[in-house]
Amino acid sequence: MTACAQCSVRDTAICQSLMPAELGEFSRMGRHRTLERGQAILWQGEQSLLVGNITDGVVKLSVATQDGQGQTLGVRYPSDFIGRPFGEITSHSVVAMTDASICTFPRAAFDGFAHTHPALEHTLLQRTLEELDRTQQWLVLLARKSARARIAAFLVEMSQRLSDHGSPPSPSLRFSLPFGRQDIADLLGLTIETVSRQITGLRKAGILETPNRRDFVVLDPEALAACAEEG
Amino acid sequence: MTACAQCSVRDTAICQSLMPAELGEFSRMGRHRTLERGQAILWQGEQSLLVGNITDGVVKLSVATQDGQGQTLGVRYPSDFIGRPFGEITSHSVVAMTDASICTFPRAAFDGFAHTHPALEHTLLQRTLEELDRTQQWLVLLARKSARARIAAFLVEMSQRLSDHGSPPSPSLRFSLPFGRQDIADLLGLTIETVSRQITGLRKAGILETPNRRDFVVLDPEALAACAEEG
DNA sequence: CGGATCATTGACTGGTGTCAACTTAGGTGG
DNA sequence: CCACCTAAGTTGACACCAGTCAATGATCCG
Repeated sequence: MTACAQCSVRDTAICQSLMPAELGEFSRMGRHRTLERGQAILWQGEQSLLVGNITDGVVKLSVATQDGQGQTLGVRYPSDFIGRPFGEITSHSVVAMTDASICTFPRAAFDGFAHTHPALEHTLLQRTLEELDRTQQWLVLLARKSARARIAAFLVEMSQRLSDHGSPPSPSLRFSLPFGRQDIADLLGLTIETVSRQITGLRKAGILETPNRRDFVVLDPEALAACAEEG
Repeated sequence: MTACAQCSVRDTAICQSLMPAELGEFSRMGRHRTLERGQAILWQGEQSLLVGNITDGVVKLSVATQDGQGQTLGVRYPSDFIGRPFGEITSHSVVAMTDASICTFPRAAFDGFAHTHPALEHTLLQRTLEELDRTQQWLVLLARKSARARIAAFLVEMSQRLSDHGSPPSPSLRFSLPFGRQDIADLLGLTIETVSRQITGLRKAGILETPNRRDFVVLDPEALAACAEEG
C-alpha cells in the first residue's frame, strides 16, 4: 500500500514512534492527497474529518475574521502534523501556500488508533506542547511588537529555515519566500502597505536587498536581529 | 498522605483519568503548595522543575519582554494544569493573581509516571489541544482587534466564568474581577490608560456599570458581545 | 488624618490603517 | 519579439487609534 518505508518524513513525522509492524496497519488507514497552491484541506468551523502529516510543501493555518481580514496562525512544513484530533470541529482552515502533499487519515480512525498506541499519542503530545510554545511566542510578537519588529522577526525565522546552507557561517543570507506580501501581512497581523513600507525601510537602511518579489538577501543579520528585539 | 479523595478538583483535573489504585502512587509524588498573591511558582526561561494542578485560586502565565512590559499569555483556574512536561525549560512564568494552592509534582517524576499511564497522557493531550485552541483564538484577538473589542471580549469571557449563577438567564450580570487594571492591560496587550478609557467608554454607553474597582455589572450583554465582534 | 497605591482624565505624539495613484513584473497572444 | 494586460507591489496623503507623559481623583490602610 502506501510506501511508508520510502516516505520522506518517515523518521521525522509522528510516524517515527511506530514499529514497522504497526506502521502497516497505520498506513492502511491513510491516503495521500496532493494540494495545489491556494487549495484548502480543512475549513474553519467545519467538522474535523481528517488529520495528517505534511510530506511536501508549505501550508498555513488561517482564520477569517468578521471584517473580512484573514489572520494566519502559523505556517507548517514537511513532517508537521495538521488537523484537530480528539475534537469535533476545526478552529482554523488549512490552506496550501505552495503545491503540497499530505498523508491524511480519517479523524475518527486516527483517534481510535492513537488510543491504542500510547507511543504515538506521546509523540503527538510532544508536538502539541511544542506548537503551544511557538504559538505563545508568536502571540507576544503580535501583541507587543511594532510593525518593524514583526517583519524583522519574520525574516529572521525565514532566513534560518530557508537560507542556502552552502556556507553556514555566511555573513549574508539569501532565501526565496514561498509566498507574497499579502501572506506576510496576514501572518503578521498587518496590512500589505505596512509590510511593503517596512521592507523598503529595511532595504534603505542597508539591512537587506530584494532582487525580486520573492527573494531576499540579508546583508546585516545582526542589525535585523536587533530590529526584531526592540519595540 | 495527600487526601486526593477529598480534593476539590479530583474529578475535573487530569487526575480524573486515574483509577483509585493508581492515584495512591501518583499522590505520593505530589506535594501541596500555597502561593500568596503575586508570588511566582515557575519562572520564564528557567528549568522546568515542576508541574501541577491548580486546586484553588487564579494564576496567570506571563512573559517579560525586553522593554520591561509584561504580557500575560493566559489565566488559569482550579483544575487547570500548569507547567511544561516533557521539556527542559519553561517558556513563561506562572504567577498567582490571588492566593492560590497548587498540587505540584517534580517534573521528571511526573514525566516518568505519565509515560507508564497512557490514560493520563491522553487526558493531558486533550487539555493541551484545548489550550492550543484557546491560545490561537486569543492570538487573533490580539493581532486584529481594537482596544474596545479586546476589553469587550475579555469582559464577556469573565462574565461567563465569574458571574453569579443565581438566576442564569439574568439580563444583567455582576462579577468581581480578581485583578486590577494593570493585569487587564498585560493580558490584552494594552496600556493601563487605554484600559481605563475603554471601560469608561463602555460605562458611558450604558453597557456596564463599575460600582467599585473590582466589580462589574453588565447591563447590556448583547451590546457588549457586539463590541467584542467588531473591528 | 496622611500617605501610598491604584485608577481616571487630559493634551499631545506617533505609528499604522485607509484610500488612491502609480510602478513593476510576468504572462499571453498577436 | 514586442505590445498589451493583469496582478502584485510600492508610494503618497491623510485620518485615527492607542501610547506617552503628566496631573488629578479615588480608595485603602495605617
